[in-house]
Amino acid sequence: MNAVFKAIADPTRRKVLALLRQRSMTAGELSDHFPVSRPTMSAHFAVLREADLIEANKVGTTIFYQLKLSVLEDALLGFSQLFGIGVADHMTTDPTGGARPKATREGADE
Amino acid sequence: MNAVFKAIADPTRRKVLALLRQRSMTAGELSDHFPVSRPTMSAHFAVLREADLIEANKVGTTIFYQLKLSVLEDALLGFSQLFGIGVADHMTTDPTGGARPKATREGADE
DNA sequence: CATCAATTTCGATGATTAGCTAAATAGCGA
DNA sequence: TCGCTATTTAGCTAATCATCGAAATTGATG
Repeated sequence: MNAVFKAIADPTRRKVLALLRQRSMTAGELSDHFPVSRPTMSAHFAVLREADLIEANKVGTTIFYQLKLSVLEDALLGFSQLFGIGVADHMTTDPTGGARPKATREGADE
Repeated sequence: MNAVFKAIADPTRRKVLALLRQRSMTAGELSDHFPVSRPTMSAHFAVLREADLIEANKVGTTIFYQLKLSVLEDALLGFSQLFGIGVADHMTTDPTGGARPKATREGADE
Protein backbone atom coordinates (compact mmCIF):
# COMPACT_ATOMS: atom_id res chain seq x y z
CA MET A 1 0.00 0.00 0.00
CA ASN A 2 2.97 2.25 0.55
CA ALA A 3 3.93 1.76 -3.07
CA VAL A 4 0.49 2.87 -4.18
CA PHE A 5 0.64 6.08 -2.17
CA LYS A 6 4.14 6.81 -3.39
CA ALA A 7 2.90 6.25 -6.94
CA ILE A 8 -0.07 8.57 -6.71
CA ALA A 9 1.99 11.26 -5.03
CA ASP A 10 3.09 12.43 -8.46
CA PRO A 11 0.69 14.51 -10.58
CA THR A 12 1.88 13.01 -13.84
CA ARG A 13 1.22 9.53 -12.60
CA ARG A 14 -2.17 10.47 -11.25
CA LYS A 15 -3.06 11.86 -14.64
CA VAL A 16 -1.86 8.69 -16.34
CA LEU A 17 -4.18 6.70 -14.13
CA ALA A 18 -7.01 9.05 -14.92
CA LEU A 19 -6.40 8.67 -18.64
CA LEU A 20 -6.35 4.94 -18.27
CA ARG A 21 -9.64 4.97 -16.46
CA GLN A 22 -11.55 5.19 -19.72
CA ARG A 23 -9.68 3.03 -22.18
CA SER A 24 -6.38 1.26 -22.05
CA MET A 25 -3.76 3.06 -24.11
CA THR A 26 -0.35 2.42 -25.52
CA ALA A 27 2.76 3.84 -23.90
CA GLY A 28 3.24 6.20 -26.80
CA GLU A 29 -0.33 7.35 -26.80
CA LEU A 30 -0.12 8.08 -23.10
CA SER A 31 3.18 9.88 -23.53
CA ASP A 32 1.63 12.20 -26.08
CA HIS A 33 -0.44 13.70 -23.28
CA PHE A 34 2.60 14.95 -21.38
CA PRO A 35 5.37 17.42 -22.06
CA VAL A 36 8.14 15.08 -20.98
CA SER A 37 10.35 12.65 -22.84
CA ARG A 38 9.52 9.03 -23.57
CA PRO A 39 12.15 7.68 -21.19
CA THR A 40 10.70 9.79 -18.42
CA MET A 41 7.24 8.48 -19.11
CA SER A 42 8.62 4.98 -19.21
CA ALA A 43 9.99 5.51 -15.73
CA HIS A 44 6.59 6.67 -14.53
CA PHE A 45 5.01 3.57 -16.02
CA ALA A 46 7.56 1.47 -14.17
CA VAL A 47 6.56 3.06 -10.87
CA LEU A 48 2.90 2.44 -11.58
CA ARG A 49 3.66 -1.13 -12.59
CA GLU A 50 5.72 -1.63 -9.45
CA ALA A 51 2.74 -0.47 -7.40
CA ASP A 52 0.62 -2.91 -9.36
CA LEU A 53 -1.63 -0.07 -10.45
CA ILE A 54 -1.31 -0.80 -14.14
CA GLU A 55 -0.81 -3.87 -16.26
CA ALA A 56 1.21 -4.13 -19.46
CA ASN A 57 0.09 -6.07 -22.50
CA LYS A 58 2.55 -6.31 -25.31
CA VAL A 59 1.23 -6.67 -28.85
CA GLY A 60 4.05 -6.74 -31.31
CA THR A 61 6.25 -3.81 -30.51
CA THR A 62 3.45 -1.90 -28.88
CA ILE A 63 2.61 -2.00 -25.21
CA PHE A 64 -0.92 -1.42 -24.03
CA TYR A 65 -1.27 -0.25 -20.49
CA GLN A 66 -4.39 -1.01 -18.56
CA LEU A 67 -5.57 0.34 -15.23
CA LYS A 68 -5.94 -2.12 -12.38
CA LEU A 69 -8.73 -0.25 -10.73
CA SER A 70 -9.25 -2.74 -7.92
CA VAL A 71 -5.75 -2.17 -6.61
CA LEU A 72 -6.26 1.58 -6.47
CA GLU A 73 -9.65 1.01 -4.97
CA ASP A 74 -8.37 -1.25 -2.23
CA ALA A 75 -5.62 1.15 -1.23
CA LEU A 76 -7.94 4.13 -1.11
CA LEU A 77 -10.57 2.13 0.65
CA GLY A 78 -8.22 0.76 3.25
CA PHE A 79 -6.72 4.11 4.04
CA SER A 80 -10.05 5.87 4.16
CA GLN A 81 -11.54 3.33 6.47
CA LEU A 82 -8.72 4.04 8.89
CA PHE A 83 -10.32 7.42 9.30
CA GLY A 84 -13.91 6.47 9.30
CA ILE A 85 -14.16 8.38 6.07
CA GLY A 86 -17.02 7.10 4.04
CA VAL A 87 -14.63 6.23 1.27
CA ALA A 88 -16.52 3.17 0.48
CA ASP A 89 -16.79 0.56 -2.16
CA HIS A 90 -19.56 0.58 -4.70
CA MET A 91 -21.63 -0.54 -1.77
CA THR A 92 -20.97 1.75 1.11
CA THR A 93 -23.15 0.67 3.97
CA ASP A 94 -22.45 -2.98 3.40
CA PRO A 95 -25.84 -4.65 3.72
CA THR A 96 -24.27 -8.10 3.85
CA GLY A 97 -22.89 -7.39 7.25
CA GLY A 98 -19.30 -8.10 6.40
CA ALA A 99 -19.00 -10.68 3.64
CA ARG A 100 -16.32 -8.73 1.84
CA PRO A 101 -13.76 -10.35 -0.40
CA LYS A 102 -11.67 -7.22 -0.28
CA ALA A 103 -10.11 -7.41 3.16
CA THR A 104 -10.89 -6.23 6.64
CA ARG A 105 -8.39 -3.60 7.48
CA GLU A 106 -7.25 -2.46 10.86
CA GLY A 107 -3.61 -1.69 10.71
CA ALA A 108 -2.91 -2.42 7.11
CA ASP A 109 -0.74 0.61 6.70
CA GLU A 110 3.03 0.92 6.46
CA MET B 1 -4.59 18.53 -3.54
CA ASN B 2 -1.12 17.75 -4.74
CA ALA B 3 0.20 18.76 -1.35
CA VAL B 4 -2.13 16.33 0.34
CA PHE B 5 -1.00 13.42 -1.80
CA LYS B 6 2.63 14.33 -1.28
CA ALA B 7 1.97 14.46 2.43
CA ILE B 8 0.31 11.08 2.69
CA ALA B 9 2.98 9.47 0.53
CA ASP B 10 5.09 9.04 3.65
CA PRO B 11 4.27 6.20 6.07
CA THR B 12 5.28 8.21 9.13
CA ARG B 13 2.95 11.01 8.18
CA ARG B 14 0.12 8.62 7.44
CA LYS B 15 0.56 7.13 10.87
CA VAL B 16 0.57 10.58 12.45
CA LEU B 17 -2.75 11.28 10.80
CA ALA B 18 -4.07 7.96 12.00
CA LEU B 19 -3.01 8.73 15.57
CA LEU B 20 -4.67 12.09 15.34
CA ARG B 21 -7.87 10.54 14.18
CA GLN B 22 -8.86 9.66 17.75
CA ARG B 23 -7.71 12.54 19.88
CA SER B 24 -5.60 15.57 19.23
CA MET B 25 -2.12 15.18 20.67
CA THR B 26 0.89 17.30 21.45
CA ALA B 27 3.93 17.30 19.21
CA GLY B 28 5.92 15.50 21.87
CA GLU B 29 3.26 12.91 22.50
CA LEU B 30 3.09 12.19 18.79
CA SER B 31 6.85 12.02 18.52
CA ASP B 32 6.97 9.35 21.21
CA HIS B 33 5.27 6.99 18.80
CA PHE B 34 8.14 7.10 16.33
CA PRO B 35 11.78 6.10 16.36
CA VAL B 36 13.00 9.35 14.89
CA SER B 37 14.25 12.57 16.40
CA ARG B 38 12.05 15.47 17.43
CA PRO B 39 13.34 17.77 14.71
CA THR B 40 12.53 15.13 12.13
CA MET B 41 9.01 14.82 13.48
CA SER B 42 8.73 18.58 13.50
CA ALA B 43 9.53 18.56 9.79
CA HIS B 44 6.81 16.00 9.21
CA PHE B 45 4.36 18.18 11.10
CA ALA B 46 5.35 21.08 8.90
CA VAL B 47 4.54 19.09 5.78
CA LEU B 48 1.17 18.09 7.18
CA ARG B 49 0.48 21.67 8.18
CA GLU B 50 1.51 22.85 4.74
CA ALA B 51 -1.00 20.45 3.23
CA ASP B 52 -3.57 21.81 5.66
CA LEU B 53 -4.12 18.33 7.01
CA ILE B 54 -3.47 19.29 10.62
CA GLU B 55 -3.98 22.35 12.73
CA ALA B 56 -1.71 23.59 15.49
CA ASN B 57 -2.95 25.02 18.77
CA LYS B 58 -0.35 26.41 21.07
CA VAL B 59 -1.00 26.34 24.79
CA GLY B 60 1.92 27.73 26.68
CA THR B 61 4.96 25.94 25.39
CA THR B 62 2.99 22.96 24.23
CA ILE B 63 1.52 22.53 20.79
CA PHE B 64 -1.56 20.44 20.27
CA TYR B 65 -2.04 19.07 16.82
CA GLN B 66 -5.45 18.32 15.53
CA LEU B 67 -6.52 16.45 12.42
CA LYS B 68 -8.44 18.36 9.80
CA LEU B 69 -10.41 15.41 8.62
CA SER B 70 -12.47 17.29 6.07
CA VAL B 71 -9.38 18.24 4.10
CA LEU B 72 -8.23 14.65 3.91
CA GLU B 73 -11.74 13.62 3.10
CA ASP B 74 -12.10 16.10 0.26
CA ALA B 75 -8.83 15.08 -1.34
CA LEU B 76 -9.60 11.40 -1.15
CA LEU B 77 -13.11 11.98 -2.30
CA GLY B 78 -12.12 14.11 -5.21
CA PHE B 79 -9.51 11.74 -6.44
CA SER B 80 -11.70 8.70 -6.02
CA GLN B 81 -14.56 10.24 -7.88
CA LEU B 82 -12.22 10.71 -10.80
CA PHE B 83 -12.25 6.96 -11.07
CA GLY B 84 -15.82 6.25 -10.34
CA ILE B 85 -14.61 4.57 -7.23
CA GLY B 86 -17.27 4.57 -4.61
CA VAL B 87 -14.99 6.50 -2.35
CA ALA B 88 -17.84 8.55 -1.16
CA ASP B 89 -18.82 10.84 1.59
CA HIS B 90 -20.77 9.62 4.57
CA MET B 91 -23.57 9.35 2.08
CA THR B 92 -22.39 7.39 -0.87
CA THR B 93 -25.22 7.09 -3.30
CA ASP B 94 -26.28 10.67 -2.85
CA PRO B 95 -30.06 10.52 -2.61
CA THR B 96 -30.31 14.29 -2.88
CA GLY B 97 -29.26 14.19 -6.47
CA GLY B 98 -26.34 16.53 -6.12
CA ALA B 99 -26.85 19.04 -3.34
CA ARG B 100 -23.35 18.64 -2.00
CA PRO B 101 -21.55 21.35 -0.08
CA LYS B 102 -18.20 19.65 -0.68
CA ALA B 103 -17.54 20.46 -4.33
CA THR B 104 -18.31 19.01 -7.69
CA ARG B 105 -15.11 17.76 -9.13
CA GLU B 106 -14.27 17.07 -12.72
CA GLY B 107 -10.68 17.90 -13.32
CA ALA B 108 -9.65 19.05 -9.89
CA ASP B 109 -6.35 17.27 -10.02
CA GLU B 110 -2.83 18.62 -10.65
C1' DC C 1 19.01 -9.11 -44.04
C1' DA C 2 18.54 -3.99 -43.47
C1' DT C 3 15.69 -0.71 -41.71
C1' DC C 4 12.06 1.48 -39.19
C1' DA C 5 9.11 2.06 -35.20
C1' DA C 6 7.85 1.50 -30.19
C1' DT C 7 9.57 1.19 -25.96
C1' DT C 8 12.83 0.47 -22.44
C1' DT C 9 17.45 0.54 -20.27
C1' DC C 10 21.67 3.09 -19.24
C1' DG C 11 24.20 6.74 -17.29
C1' DA C 12 24.31 11.35 -15.76
C1' DT C 13 22.45 15.55 -13.44
C1' DG C 14 19.88 18.79 -10.62
C1' DA C 15 16.19 18.95 -7.22
C1' DT C 16 13.82 17.29 -3.39
C1' DT C 17 13.55 14.74 0.87
C1' DA C 18 14.21 12.38 5.37
C1' DG C 19 17.31 12.12 8.68
C1' DC C 20 20.66 13.89 12.27
C1' DT C 21 23.01 17.13 15.83
C1' DA C 22 23.40 21.59 17.59
C1' DA C 23 21.43 25.88 18.44
C1' DA C 24 17.60 29.13 18.86
C1' DT C 25 12.90 30.47 20.64
C1' DA C 26 9.42 30.75 23.94
C1' DG C 27 6.81 29.95 28.07
C1' DC C 28 6.94 28.78 33.04
C1' DG C 29 8.30 28.40 37.76
C1' DA C 30 11.77 29.22 41.57
C1' DT D 1 16.72 36.52 36.24
C1' DC D 2 18.08 31.55 35.87
C1' DG D 3 17.11 27.25 34.59
C1' DC D 4 13.94 23.76 32.72
C1' DT D 5 10.80 22.01 29.20
C1' DA D 6 8.61 21.90 24.54
C1' DT D 7 9.26 22.72 20.03
C1' DT D 8 11.22 24.63 16.01
C1' DT D 9 15.00 26.45 13.05
C1' DA D 10 19.59 26.01 11.01
C1' DG D 11 22.95 23.57 8.70
C1' DC D 12 24.46 19.41 6.98
C1' DT D 13 24.52 14.64 4.65
C1' DA D 14 22.84 10.63 2.25
C1' DA D 15 19.29 8.82 -0.39
C1' DT D 16 15.66 9.14 -3.60
C1' DC D 17 13.54 11.15 -7.65
C1' DA D 18 12.25 13.40 -12.13
C1' DT D 19 14.35 14.42 -16.02
C1' DC D 20 17.26 14.11 -20.14
C1' DG D 21 19.91 12.19 -24.42
C1' DA D 22 22.00 8.15 -26.22
C1' DA D 23 21.97 3.43 -26.79
C1' DA D 24 19.88 -1.16 -26.56
C1' DT D 25 15.90 -4.26 -27.43
C1' DT D 26 12.29 -6.21 -29.91
C1' DG D 27 9.10 -6.92 -33.51
C1' DA D 28 7.43 -5.89 -38.19
C1' DT D 29 8.19 -5.10 -43.01
C1' DG D 30 10.44 -4.33 -47.44
